[in-house]
Amino acid sequence: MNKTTKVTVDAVEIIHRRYFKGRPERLKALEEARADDDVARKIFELRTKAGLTQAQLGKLIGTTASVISRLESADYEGHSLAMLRRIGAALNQRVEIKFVPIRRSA
Amino acid sequence: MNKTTKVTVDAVEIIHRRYFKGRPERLKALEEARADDDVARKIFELRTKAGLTQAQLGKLIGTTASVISRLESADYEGHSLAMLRRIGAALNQRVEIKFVPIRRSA
DNA sequence: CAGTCTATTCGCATATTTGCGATAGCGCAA
DNA sequence: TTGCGCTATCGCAAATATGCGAATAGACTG
Repeated sequence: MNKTTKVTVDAVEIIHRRYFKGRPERLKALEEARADDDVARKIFELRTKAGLTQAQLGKLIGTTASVISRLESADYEGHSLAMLRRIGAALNQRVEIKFVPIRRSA
Repeated sequence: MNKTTKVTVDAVEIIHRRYFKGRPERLKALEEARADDDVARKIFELRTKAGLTQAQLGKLIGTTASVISRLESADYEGHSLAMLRRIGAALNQRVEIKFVPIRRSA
């Protein structure tokens, strides 16, 4: 491993220690942000793989491009199942929800 | 197979032919209703398996029993990802969203 | 029987999402 | 450069979810 990689890893470690160690509420916020980002990215992928623009997908589900853009924004937290299903229906996808256990400790 | 079973099967067949055959918009409504029912049941199972009453789960996520009851109602369509995550967080579950392709025709 | 626990439903205030036009930025091709 | 397509962001109205107390009903127990 070269020096650059080493430095980067250390930086991540330092940041982690400084902001997250022993502060579960920060970790929780991070996880939620990641989850939102995840949904946003899934919508983006579904749309682009279908070869559609935001305006086109918007039209398909009866709304506008700005709405799609908002849904694909990584820091948008307001996703509803209804909206996910509308998008899924337009792109022939079923929306599956699963609760999966989180293992305690680490 | 006994007579009762036979009759029931026939009835289902008749109903299906009468209301759904060749009417995709009805099938669609049915699928959506099923999906909502599914989420409602998942919440119910998660809660009961954790041995909690609606009031207890409500308290855990900072709301009341009536709200939980509404979420567990089969014909409620207003689920948000935010609420599902709150419930998941209280019960140590991560909420996973997946778009899965629907195969055409049948 | 009364009393308790649980769940459901109603009504309404508050909070949040959605709808949508307007605007701006960016990349690209003419 | 100009024009065009695509995306991001803003602002506000409208629609919808949430918060929560009250009333109701059923099951169960004393």
